[in-house]
Amino acid sequence: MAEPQTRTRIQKKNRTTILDAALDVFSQFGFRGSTLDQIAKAAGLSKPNLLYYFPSKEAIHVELLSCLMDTWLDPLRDLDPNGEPRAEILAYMRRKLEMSRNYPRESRLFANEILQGAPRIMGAIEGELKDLTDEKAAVIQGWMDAGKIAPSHPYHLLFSIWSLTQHYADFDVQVRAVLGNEGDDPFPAAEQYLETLFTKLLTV
Amino acid sequence: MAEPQTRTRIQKKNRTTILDAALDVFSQFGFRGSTLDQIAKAAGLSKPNLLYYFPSKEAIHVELLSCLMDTWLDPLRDLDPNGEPRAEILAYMRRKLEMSRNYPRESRLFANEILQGAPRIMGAIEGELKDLTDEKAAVIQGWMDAGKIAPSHPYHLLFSIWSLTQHYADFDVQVRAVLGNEGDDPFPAAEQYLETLFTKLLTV
DNA sequence: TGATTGTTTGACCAATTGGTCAGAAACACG
DNA sequence: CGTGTTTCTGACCAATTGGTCAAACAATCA
Repeated sequence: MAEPQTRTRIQKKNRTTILDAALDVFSQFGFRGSTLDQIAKAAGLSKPNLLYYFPSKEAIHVELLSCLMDTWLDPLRDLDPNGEPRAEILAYMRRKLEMSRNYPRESRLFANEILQGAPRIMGAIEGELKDLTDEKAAVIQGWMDAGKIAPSHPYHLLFSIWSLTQHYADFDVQVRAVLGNEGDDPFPAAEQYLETLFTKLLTV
Repeated sequence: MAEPQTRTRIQKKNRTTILDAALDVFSQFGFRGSTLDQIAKAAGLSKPNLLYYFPSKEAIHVELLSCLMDTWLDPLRDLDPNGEPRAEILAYMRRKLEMSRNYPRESRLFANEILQGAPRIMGAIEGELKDLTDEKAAVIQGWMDAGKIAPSHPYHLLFSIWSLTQHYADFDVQVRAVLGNEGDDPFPAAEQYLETLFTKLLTV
């Protein structure tokens, strides 16, 4: 996207500081619900200083999203067509769940964007995301045709992995409220449950 | 909540018009991302006229959410402890999926609120929602203990129904983009896939 | 009909929004 | 040191925000 630029030490530090603060704010309030003042305050910088590093509010958001999309697709990229089918899919589910645990802000930023109709990211959805999904769905279809896993709908199988794992980041507040605030980490039980679920689904 | 009030014909009509328009806007942009002007325009009314029927922007939002919470929980309320366990759970999943299909705006409004930390709805989450979930989770646990369905985690089972079904409303844009815009309705295939998934999960 | 009540609006307000700009301050480097 | 560049800020701007209000308009009903 952005052509590589020579950046000073200060530039690098402040840009990452700003992006981190913006991730906090955007992931909670969405694009239109977030203000530059909020981001500036969260970053510990002045508002004009933000605009010294980024040309506009939208530029910050776009930068965040385009950085995100890459790492977002990594777990799926690592699905190995030559691996053992059921283990590969289970491992993919685990990687996605791990992302929900370790990067909940990124998950919420993404969810916010999709909820709003993906106005600033539709290109990547119809491009990178769709291409990769098509490719991996074909792999899974191949496994099903070969009788290595139980037949079902490859695309909806992927959707189910996305929704089930991202749920624990996006709806974290609800999950914890329902489970009761016993300080429990819901993730271990979630992983165990999802392992059972997908093992049963995939077993012929 | 609001005490019953005598309302004229015009009041009834305009209040529902406003709430419907507000649902459109809030469900897309979230609370802070939506403006009274947007809602007024969508409702075909002037901004001061909105504020003749509702005291504030927040009042509209709260009214929407409290109306929503009731119908939102209906599908789970109908889970019959005396029914055939597997059929009951499958029917619940189908009711939830039907809600995603018929009321996607409500689903997105809810998702937006939870994403933002549920600031205006936490009471209902920790109250009505948690109570009902506790009750039904106990029912499911009973079924598992009696060996009528395969043992797994009742709460995460409910979470999985929520996330899988709501995904088709909240991430509708992504689902359609990935499946390709062949004008297909993704719901029939989704229902079939989810039936398979839960049938396998619940079978002993 | 007229008087009362219910409905609608244009004009207005203070606060907040994203963004600009000239210059001050801090830094880099010969 | 000094000079040029990078970094930072206070003051400011036009546009938009949620909300008010008096007055105009419409509905109702005696």
